[in-house]
Amino acid sequence: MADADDSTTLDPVTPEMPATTWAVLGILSFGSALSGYDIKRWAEQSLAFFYWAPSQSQIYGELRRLEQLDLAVSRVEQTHAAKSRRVYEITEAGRRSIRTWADVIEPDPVVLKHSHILRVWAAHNGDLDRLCAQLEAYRATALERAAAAAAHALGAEREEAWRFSGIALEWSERFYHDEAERIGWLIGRLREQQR
Amino acid sequence: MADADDSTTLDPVTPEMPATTWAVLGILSFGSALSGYDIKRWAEQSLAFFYWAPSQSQIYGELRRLEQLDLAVSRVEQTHAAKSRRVYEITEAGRRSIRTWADVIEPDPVVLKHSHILRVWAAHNGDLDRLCAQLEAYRATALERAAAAAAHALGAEREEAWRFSGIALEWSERFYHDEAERIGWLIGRLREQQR
DNA sequence: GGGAGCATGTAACGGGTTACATGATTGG
DNA sequence: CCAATCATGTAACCCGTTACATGCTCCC
Repeated sequence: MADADDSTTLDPVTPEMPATTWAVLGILSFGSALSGYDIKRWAEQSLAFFYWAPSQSQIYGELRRLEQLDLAVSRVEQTHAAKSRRVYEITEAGRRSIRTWADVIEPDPVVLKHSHILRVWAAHNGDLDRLCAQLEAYRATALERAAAAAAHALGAEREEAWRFSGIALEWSERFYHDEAERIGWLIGRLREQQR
Repeated sequence: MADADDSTTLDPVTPEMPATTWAVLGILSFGSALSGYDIKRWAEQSLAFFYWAPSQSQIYGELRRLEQLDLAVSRVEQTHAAKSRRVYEITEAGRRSIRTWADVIEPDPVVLKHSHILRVWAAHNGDLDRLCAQLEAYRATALERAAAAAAHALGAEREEAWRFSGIALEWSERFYHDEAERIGWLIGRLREQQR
């Protein structure tokens, strides 16, 4: 509100926080009031494809942190007679912070820990057939993930607010699809060594 | 030695260890006697492309752990008058353990933490042009990594012992090449949203 | 002489996980 | 009524990092 739509209005006092915290704030930045439980599920259906899925217990901690920094506010919703849940919403300060994050904070280096390629790298210690079978199984899961990402992407693109998260999911679909193809190539490459 | 070449001779008492420890043992499994310092550089030139590069300080800890478990032995090499270095070698027990690891221990789930896609996912909070510029820069580094992996792969494939690690590096080259292409696609996709 | 690389470690910290504890609601 | 799911948290633990400390050797 109050004349703030200039993109140079970047918050000068955005705290240094781990990417995890930004990710949780990012989920809130879509606008809904969400409980820790909701956030966990959102994370599993989008973040998990290209980032990671935080554990339940951590999310509650992050939410408390965000509230302490005034980047989010919470209130208790009475859902039933003897049952309640605490929902969180992003604040104006939170919006300013996340804009600073998006525009001026350097992205962390991309982390890839590919345990299957680690296995290939050390394949002289084990049995090649067993390794290829493991790779084949992994290839199948990659294809499943591609399909899951595609399904979620369709859901996201329907709503204007989820446009970009939909694009991230399209990227994920391509990623897992390419991954499956690369594993196919790898299996062929290993078999040709075997002869 | 002594009649052990049957692949069913799997060590029944292989300890549960984090993948990092296996990776260090894996480096030793190539046969050379190496110092912590050597291992760090090996890791940077191969492991780092598809797994990760452990910090200096951690490697020394892992080596001590391996020696305590009798999976490796160390001796002090006198390199100069007043200078020495401790080199580690894999033991027979270490070979048995790593074979068990390679063949029967389930690979950890693949970890991907893609900070740039996280940015895309939350792009409604920031400036699209800035984001595309960041992506373009990342695309360039991906291409550089592809080239670096290719160079190391060439070096590895010359020696018989490094055959599989060479294949892992070929995989890495493809990975970073595909990654660059996907980022190219992504930039196009974002630009088309912009209009 | 001085800087880059070789070489080995310690201490403190923190991010993130698993396991555990608790209890209400919903649906078969 | 029992299992699954909703819902929120605490405690312990450990992997891995950064920062720091130390000192040698090689080469310009």
